[in-house]
Amino acid sequence: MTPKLTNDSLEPSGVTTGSPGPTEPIEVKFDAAPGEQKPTDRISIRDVAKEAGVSVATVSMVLNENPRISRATHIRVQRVIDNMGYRPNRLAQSLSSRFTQVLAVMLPPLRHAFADAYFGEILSGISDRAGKLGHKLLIEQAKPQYIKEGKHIELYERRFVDGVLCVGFNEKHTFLTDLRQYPMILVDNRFGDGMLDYVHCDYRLGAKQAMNCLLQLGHRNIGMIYAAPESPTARDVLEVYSTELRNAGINPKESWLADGCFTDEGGAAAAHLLTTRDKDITALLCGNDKMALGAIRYLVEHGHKVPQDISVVGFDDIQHLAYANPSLTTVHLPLYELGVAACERLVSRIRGKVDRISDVLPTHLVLRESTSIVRTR
Amino acid sequence: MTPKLTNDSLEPSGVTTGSPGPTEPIEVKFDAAPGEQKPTDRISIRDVAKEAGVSVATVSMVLNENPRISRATHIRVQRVIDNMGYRPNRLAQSLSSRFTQVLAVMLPPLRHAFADAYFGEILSGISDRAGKLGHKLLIEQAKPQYIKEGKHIELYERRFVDGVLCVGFNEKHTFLTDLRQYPMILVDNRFGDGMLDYVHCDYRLGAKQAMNCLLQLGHRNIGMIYAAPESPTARDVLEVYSTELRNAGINPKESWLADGCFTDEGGAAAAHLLTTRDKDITALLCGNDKMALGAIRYLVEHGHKVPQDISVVGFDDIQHLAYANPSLTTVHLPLYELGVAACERLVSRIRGKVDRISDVLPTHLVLRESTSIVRTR
DNA sequence: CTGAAAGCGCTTACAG
DNA sequence: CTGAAAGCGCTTACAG
Repeated sequence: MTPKLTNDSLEPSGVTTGSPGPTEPIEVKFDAAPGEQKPTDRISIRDVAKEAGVSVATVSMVLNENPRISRATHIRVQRVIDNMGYRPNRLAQSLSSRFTQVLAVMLPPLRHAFADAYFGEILSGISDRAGKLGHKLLIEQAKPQYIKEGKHIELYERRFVDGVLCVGFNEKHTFLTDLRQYPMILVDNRFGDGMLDYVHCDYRLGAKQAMNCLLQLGHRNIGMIYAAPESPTARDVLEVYSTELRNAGINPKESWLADGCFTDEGGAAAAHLLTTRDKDITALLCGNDKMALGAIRYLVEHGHKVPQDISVVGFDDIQHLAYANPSLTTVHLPLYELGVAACERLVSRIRGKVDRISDVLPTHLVLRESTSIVRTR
Repeated sequence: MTPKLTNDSLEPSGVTTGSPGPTEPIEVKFDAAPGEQKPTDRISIRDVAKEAGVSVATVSMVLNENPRISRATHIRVQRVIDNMGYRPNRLAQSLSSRFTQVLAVMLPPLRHAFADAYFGEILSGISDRAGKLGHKLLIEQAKPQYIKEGKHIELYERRFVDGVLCVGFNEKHTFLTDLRQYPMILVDNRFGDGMLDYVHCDYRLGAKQAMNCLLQLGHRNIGMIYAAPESPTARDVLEVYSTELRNAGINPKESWLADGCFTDEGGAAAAHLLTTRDKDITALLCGNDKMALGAIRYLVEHGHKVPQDISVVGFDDIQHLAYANPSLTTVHLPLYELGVAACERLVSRIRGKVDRISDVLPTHLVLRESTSIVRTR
């Protein structure tokens, strides 16, 4: 835990002065630093104005590509800007303007939120699009203490960000309604009585695609490993699951349902529960890939062949799971595109271009090895 | 791909005005919003000063807990601050002061950088500590275009951040030397001729622990799946691997080495190469857990029992891999603690308290099921 | 111990 | 089309 200080061989000229306690911050100068940036004080807009022989207002307008500036002036000033290597101080820009050009991604307080394939894929889309739109991204985790201290509100009130993307929350996270008066968007869920913007995957469509696949393969006794029934999109899947069974003339049993908590271990436990409670189950629909993998692991380790004895379908289409054995048939969620869309729409909202966001992105089924025609007794 | 706009049943009072193209930004007002925050203009330090009957300088000093303010005044002003719900505008604070109180985490341009267990664990530590130190975290990905445009330098020059934590880079990423004059720290690597601060895990110790384990179990023909030999810490492992073999009187063969690219598939391919090239190999040391898992997958699928035929040791101790079958013996890297330490040290550096950072954190071996005593012919 | 004033580096009406 | 000036909301010497 405690950092062990070492001066290993890479250290060239033992520049280790003992830290003399709190002192004045010191500008550390490196002796041998060829090609160093101009060590002069930072260039301000005033310096550029002087050099270009115009007012600071003009430089500002060139910077912001204000069309009121003549083409000739624009080019001339821009050249000076480039030559001087001037970079506007964005604190001053944001203080003067309405915008910070920063967004926050709010993650739930899960231990491994940053190492999660689902969040990661969404974050990837958000990050790429934010970059293209000229926005920076702050990452925040909604820990209890954080919420208690009102840090989520400070994000706006203290002008850290223009908007927040909320990933991985459901209606139980009531603190999110604190943000309803600010630009924010729920990513891959919906709730809040129409007061909160959202973008999510079409879980109903996905569930339909998965059930359609299993029913076509002749399965009738289909179990379901769900999770987080407090989440509207999770309920979508449950509902479609029941509806599709009924449409096929099958009466869904209570004993076909088990909660897998969205985790690998939960999926394994649920598979155990379902298969011991009801020996007739020939297929499992799982609310996400992690639970599907856990279920497969359990099944294989306990003498059920997948897919010969039991077919398994997941949800998410997490990367690197195609390599699992058997590889997983799953509903592909367009998570990257979801991140892109959420970011895009949130920025539009910030710029005042839309009132209310409620987008739904289509899914598709990826057929791999974990499903097959129903076993014959 | 294209967002399909839907107005589903959650939408209450069809507030869907067609977006009329670019217009003036509009403050969207919600009709029914009980318990809404005071819709008055944001409170500034001046308002607080007036209300408390002191100068803005005094309020500022109370805010910053300047000891020059008397206890009585402090308490009185603080009460006014609390009552009014005043939150200082941090853009103004940062513009006036030397600091932004923001750090950036720089990630390499890998497709799944945000969904990576290794990065995620480090990020978790960084994030937690940054929060405690009152710093926000920006996430940046060093894509080629990003570097070309000098965005990494802008991070400082435009005053986005006070410092940058660089995770997952090696000496081939030469753009990092552009940052040597600013507060930055390499996380889990070291390079740059002693000009760059760093904190990394003790890969030499880890390699020693792994080799010690395998040698004690009687293994002599030990293969190694390495990756990124351009990385000094990766070379540490390779060196110790050779040294330990020699110390045990074994002459390491060239054919015992294969590059696994740090990926699952790479690990599988490397295992294939090694086991077909040299049938005598009884153990594999892998540069990370992903490659170890790939190797195990390959071995199991091709008739080698793990650990009975071949023992496998990984590096990282990624979460949820304890559930693999067989579970993985691996060198635990204190990645969370590494993130914490890096963040802590970087902030000290920013505050001018240290000159040069070069910390190394100890590892330990976690013995699980993928290793056993050497097979007898 | 506290206040008045300058300044951080921009943008935005307002003139012309 | 461009400039002078006010202002964004803080902090920091400088006085007293």
